[in-house]
Amino acid sequence: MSQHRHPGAPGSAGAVPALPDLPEATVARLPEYLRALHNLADAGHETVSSEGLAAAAGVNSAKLRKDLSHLGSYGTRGVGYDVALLIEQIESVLGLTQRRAVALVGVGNLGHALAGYDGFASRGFRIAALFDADPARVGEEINGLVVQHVDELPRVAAEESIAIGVIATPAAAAQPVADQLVAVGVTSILNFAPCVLSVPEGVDVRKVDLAIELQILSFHEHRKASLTALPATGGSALTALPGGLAANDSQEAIGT
Amino acid sequence: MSQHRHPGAPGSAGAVPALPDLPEATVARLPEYLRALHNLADAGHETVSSEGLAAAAGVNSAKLRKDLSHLGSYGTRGVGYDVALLIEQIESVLGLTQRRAVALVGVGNLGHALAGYDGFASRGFRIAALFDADPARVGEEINGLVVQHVDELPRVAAEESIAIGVIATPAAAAQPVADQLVAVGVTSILNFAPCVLSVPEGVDVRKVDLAIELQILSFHEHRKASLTALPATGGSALTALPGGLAANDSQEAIGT
DNA sequence: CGCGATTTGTGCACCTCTTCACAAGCGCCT
DNA sequence: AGGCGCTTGTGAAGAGGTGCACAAATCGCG
Ligand SMILES: NC(=O)c1ccc[n+]([C@@H]2O[C@H](COP(=O)([O-])OP(=O)(O)OC[C@H]3O[C@@H](n4cnc5c(N)ncnc54)[C@H](O)[C@@H]3O)[C@@H](O)[C@H]2O)c1
Ligand SMILES: NC(=O)c1ccc[n+]([C@@H]2O[C@H](COP(=O)([O-])OP(=O)(O)OC[C@H]3O[C@@H](n4cnc5c(N)ncnc54)[C@H](O)[C@@H]3O)[C@@H](O)[C@H]2O)c1
Repeated sequence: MSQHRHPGAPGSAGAVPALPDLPEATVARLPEYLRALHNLADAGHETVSSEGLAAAAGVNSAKLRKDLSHLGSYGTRGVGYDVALLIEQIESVLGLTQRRAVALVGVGNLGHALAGYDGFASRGFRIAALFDADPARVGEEINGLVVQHVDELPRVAAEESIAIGVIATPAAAAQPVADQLVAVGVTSILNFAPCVLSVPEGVDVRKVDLAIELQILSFHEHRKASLTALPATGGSALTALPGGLAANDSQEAIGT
Repeated sequence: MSQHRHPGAPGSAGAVPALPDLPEATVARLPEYLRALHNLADAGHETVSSEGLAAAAGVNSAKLRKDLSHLGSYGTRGVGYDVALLIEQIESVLGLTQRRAVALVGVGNLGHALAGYDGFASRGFRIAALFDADPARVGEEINGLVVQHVDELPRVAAEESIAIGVIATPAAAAQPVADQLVAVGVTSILNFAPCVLSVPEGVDVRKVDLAIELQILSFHEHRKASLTALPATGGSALTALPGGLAANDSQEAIGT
């Protein structure tokens, strides 16, 4: 992704707000910690140990401690972390203290599901507008929002100060839509269309591609099948690994 | 994940399955290459250079070459890669030569969209069954498939030899559903519910969490805002960045 | 037949991320 | 007060991934 500039160089006066500048891998895990913390809070826990939180988030406890240490965390040795405080800290770092406005472009099959998803609202976002290019869809109301024509984007973007654009159009339309989003000042895009978007520097794009996820699973499925099918043939010196292999943290993966 | 071990280079027999044992990061990129290759093939290209394919897939060309070299690729120096051959190779490695059967559990808001998604079929998968626990939903027909009660899972799994399970139920139901899937022999799960699944060793779980993606974008949005706010120099110009323009890599990022 | 243009495959250095192991800090109990 | 068990925070080692730079291989052409 983008190259991060180090603040150190220029005479940056007094360091006031203290930009965290977290490792990318850590940033990707913070939302997971946050979700786990909310669950713990709902369950009445006031504090939690790194071990406990790590288990709830499905990661290694040492990794979790290091992640939290990066944001100058406030844990107490011998006790653990204050759940409420930690939630506050992480939300602050992730910029969730303000409820960011999200625009969804492409209200088809998938777009409908996204528009009706309450996980947006409950986790710090507000779907501010729905757009589609199909006149037949314009005017339709979903979850209290009316689908507008994509030509309205410039006007609405200004009114609602859209922070994030979500693309759920067919692949062929994704690049033009991305260009339109960028043109109205959107600097963060979540893309569900199976294609590579090219955007100017300073704009972040994240992609979700179902088929890719399935194909990765397919690879592992394939590998598992080969392993059980032909145990060590010939002089493969290595152990035959009877049952399972690897002992590891399943879950998640990659991401990291 | 996992510990792989393999003799590696020499003496790899002849025309045998020959387990690839690829780096996980490479596996995660192969589907992207595959998609780009299909586009190129449709456009009539017979060969493609690493540079060209890398651009189409949004990655660095050296990385792409290294990835392909891992699967003992058949490129021709001075020419490039044969598109059709490479497609065949990658599909073989990913185990896409057989059309794997996918079971979708939870036919609600999101499940409906997934059930109607043709990206499954066109990329090597077959939705073999739909399940839900709500009696009101059982019997509904979507895209030629009838929603069955989740209790039918054992029978159907045996009949259709389900390879991959997709969970699109509320978070509270995800773990029980995962357990049921594992119980009937499914060893690969794609989870859309925002929760950590615990599964026995040997079962792969991949997770897709929309809110997490948005929160990661939010972090970068937050950081970008702080950066432009601080640098007192001149106006709020976001252009005229230091360093060269760099053309990009953008896209994707992180780990995937 | 040899030469130059082109492109692959990879050694290497660098960087990020992960994980272990342990000292330091904290609260509690005696 | 002092000791004890528990937990954090982190140094250091290792594993894995990335990208440069270049030698080797191949094609086309004169
Ligand atoms: N349906 C799924 O489960 C699913 C899963 C993963 C990825 N996707 C991807 O998400 C995207 C949308 O999938 P879908 O099933 O909803 O498709 P869809 O055809 O049902 O919906 C696409 C919508 O985008 C609108 N659209 C087309 N061009 C537009 C433009 N230029 N501006 C604004 N809107 C435009 C169309 O009018 C339509 O309403 C596709 O790229 C698909 O590959 C879908
Ligand atoms: N809708 C979205 O856009 C979206 C996006 C990202 C993630 N998600 C997640 O996907 C999941 C599904 O979301 P949704 O909006 O479709 O919810 P939904 O409530 O519309 O659908 C859930 C479905 O699962 C069924 N179900 C419940 N328990 C079940 C069980 N034990 N076995 C089988 N089926 C069961 C319900 O009957 C219902 O039909 C949720 O976890 C949600 O957080 C949804």
